[in-house]
Amino acid sequence: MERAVAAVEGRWKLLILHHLLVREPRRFSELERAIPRVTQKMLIQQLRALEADGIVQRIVYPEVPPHVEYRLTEAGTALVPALNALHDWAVDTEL
Amino acid sequence: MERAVAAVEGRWKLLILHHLLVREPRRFSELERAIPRVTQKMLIQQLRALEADGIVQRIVYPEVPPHVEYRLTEAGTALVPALNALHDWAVDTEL
DNA sequence: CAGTATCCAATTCGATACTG
DNA sequence: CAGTATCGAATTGGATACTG
Repeated sequence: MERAVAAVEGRWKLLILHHLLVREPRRFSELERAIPRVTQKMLIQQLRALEADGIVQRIVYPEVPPHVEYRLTEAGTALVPALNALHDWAVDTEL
Repeated sequence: MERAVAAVEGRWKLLILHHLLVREPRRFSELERAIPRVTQKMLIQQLRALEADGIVQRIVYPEVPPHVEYRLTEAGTALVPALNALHDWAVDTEL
C-alpha cells in the first residue's frame, strides 16, 4: 500500500500517466513536448521509476535514429480507477 | 488532482490515516506509540500538513497537562474509498 | 532521437536537546 | 503531554553540456 502511493508519488508521474492515458504510445520527445516544464533528467527518472514499478512499459525499436515508445502496462491501466477515485475526491472536496 | 496526491504523499501520512481509521480520536502520544519509527518532528509535520489539507482535525482541550486529539474530518473520511481503491490495486498487482 | 554526466541549490529527514 | 529548535546528513531537483 505504501508502495502503491510511492508508485504515483513524484511531481511528474501523474502528468506522465495522464498523457499516456490520453494517447498511447508516446515517444520520449512527445512527452517532453507534452510536459514542457520537465527536464530530460526528471522525465527519464520518473519514467524509469514507473517502469520499475511495472506501471509503464518501455519499448525500444532498434532503428537509427533511436525510437522508443512508452505504454501503460496492464497494471498501469488497472491503476486508472484508483486515480479516478482520487480525482473524484479532489473534486468533491474542492481541494 | 496533483494536490490530491500531495495530500497523501509522505512516508507517514498513510500510516497516520490508517491509525485514525482504526480508532478515533488519537492523541499525539498515541500516534507516537502506534508508529514507533516516526520522530516527533516528522509526526507533527505530517499531522500539520494533513490538517492544512483539511484531512485531519486538531482539537485542543485547554487542560493541564495539555490534551490534543486528532480526528478525521469529513473530507478525510471521504478519502477512504480512494485509498481503498489504491489498496485494491496494490493487492491485485502484487506490488 | 533518446538519453547521460556533472555540478550545485534546495528540500527533506533523523537525531538530539529543550520547553510551556 | 505535546510539542519546538537546531544541526548536519541524505535525498531530490534543476540547469547545462555532452553522446551513441
